[in-house]
Amino acid sequence: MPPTTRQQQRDQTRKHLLDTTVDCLVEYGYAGTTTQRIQDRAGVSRGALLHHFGSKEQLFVAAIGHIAELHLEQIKAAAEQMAPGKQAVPGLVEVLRKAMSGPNFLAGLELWMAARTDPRLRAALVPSERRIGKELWEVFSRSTGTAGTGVRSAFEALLITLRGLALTGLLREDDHWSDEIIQARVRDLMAEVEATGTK
Amino acid sequence: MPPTTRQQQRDQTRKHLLDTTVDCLVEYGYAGTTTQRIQDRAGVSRGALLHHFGSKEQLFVAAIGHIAELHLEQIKAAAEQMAPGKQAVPGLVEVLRKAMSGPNFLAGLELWMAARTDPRLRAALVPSERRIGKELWEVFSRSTGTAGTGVRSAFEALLITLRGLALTGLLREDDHWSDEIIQARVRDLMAEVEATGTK
DNA sequence: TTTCACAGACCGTCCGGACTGTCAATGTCT
DNA sequence: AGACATTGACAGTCCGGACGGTCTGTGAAA
Repeated sequence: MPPTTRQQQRDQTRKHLLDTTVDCLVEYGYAGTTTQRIQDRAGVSRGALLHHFGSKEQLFVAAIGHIAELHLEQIKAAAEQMAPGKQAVPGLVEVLRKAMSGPNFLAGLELWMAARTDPRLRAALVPSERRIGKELWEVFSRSTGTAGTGVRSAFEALLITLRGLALTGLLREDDHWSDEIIQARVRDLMAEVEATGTK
Repeated sequence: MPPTTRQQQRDQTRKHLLDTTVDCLVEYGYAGTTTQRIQDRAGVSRGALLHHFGSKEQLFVAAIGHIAELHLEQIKAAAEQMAPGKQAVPGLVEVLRKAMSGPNFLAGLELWMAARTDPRLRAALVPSERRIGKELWEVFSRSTGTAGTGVRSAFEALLITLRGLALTGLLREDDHWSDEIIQARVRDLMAEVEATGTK
């Protein structure tokens, strides 16, 4: 049964278009993600797509926000279910690792690369990424009950390692170093958390 | 004075096209790098480009090899000028860091992302990257005189960190954590090298 | 009746690749 | 050594197709 009210219909179509955009970015990459592919795959007319997003650029800008929302939602939901304290570190790392290797992150990566040479995408992506970085740190800081610069540095090192790992994993599947490398970052992180003491 | 022999002419034009392709990848990104942009920028006719590279794909495949060559050349040249031994670690890291943040690496990154969803590019890029990884380790191993798995793991962690750092640096310029994070990897590396002993 | 979410035809532009033409370097034969 | 045929490095036009965006039509919700 289709939705009855206009608002429902509007919201549903909009969300469906954004989800489809993410799917296309994952499957075809940025260069291969055309508005026609998106509308066909979404089962929506050309008029519908351009009714919601006046241009391809606006669609991508909206997709950036959409992806950021999903990303934070996923991580926060998982982090809230964990018992707070220092022993939460390995679990939090695992949550981040999972979030930063799934399709959402992949779509974000495509837009990230595209934003390097596209000023409008960049203008939308930079503040979004800044917000994500800030909120991730807040989640980690709150869950572990720590706040020192040493912990912060180790946390940033983890994020950067996860990004590098995601990049490496795009073309390799048999990377037997990744587990070991992440464990090293977990050890660093726990040592710093330990040294910082309870907040 | 233009080159006289055909071989010289051929080699020169070919190299010029590959260099221009790298320039375009850096400036316009993969999606914005069209054959027309390349030919215009290279000051070469359409016929010339398709005479050397029968299709856009062949051009990119050749560019992958070209970039890998430049990358290894740059690193090896710098590594050879350093005094071998354990104290070479910080210098080697600096060499890698510089190589993995310059325009060559940027162009490679564009192709890397594109290869994720393009089987032919992937088929060309995967072995090329494997070779680079192998040769980089050989350079490091030879320069420091070490060969243990502990050192190898720390070295891989460094490479992955540098990739993550390059990715992060695309949209941020004021990343004040990067120096500190790299220093941490240098410390890990030197500790492992120290523990391994002379080869 | 009005509004609005959506449908779908249409247009100008640009892209990748095919094609034919041109001219200098090169091999060959005397 | 000189004449001549051949090769090959490039020039530049052309074409089918796809892309992003505009515009008008339509039917159900308000």
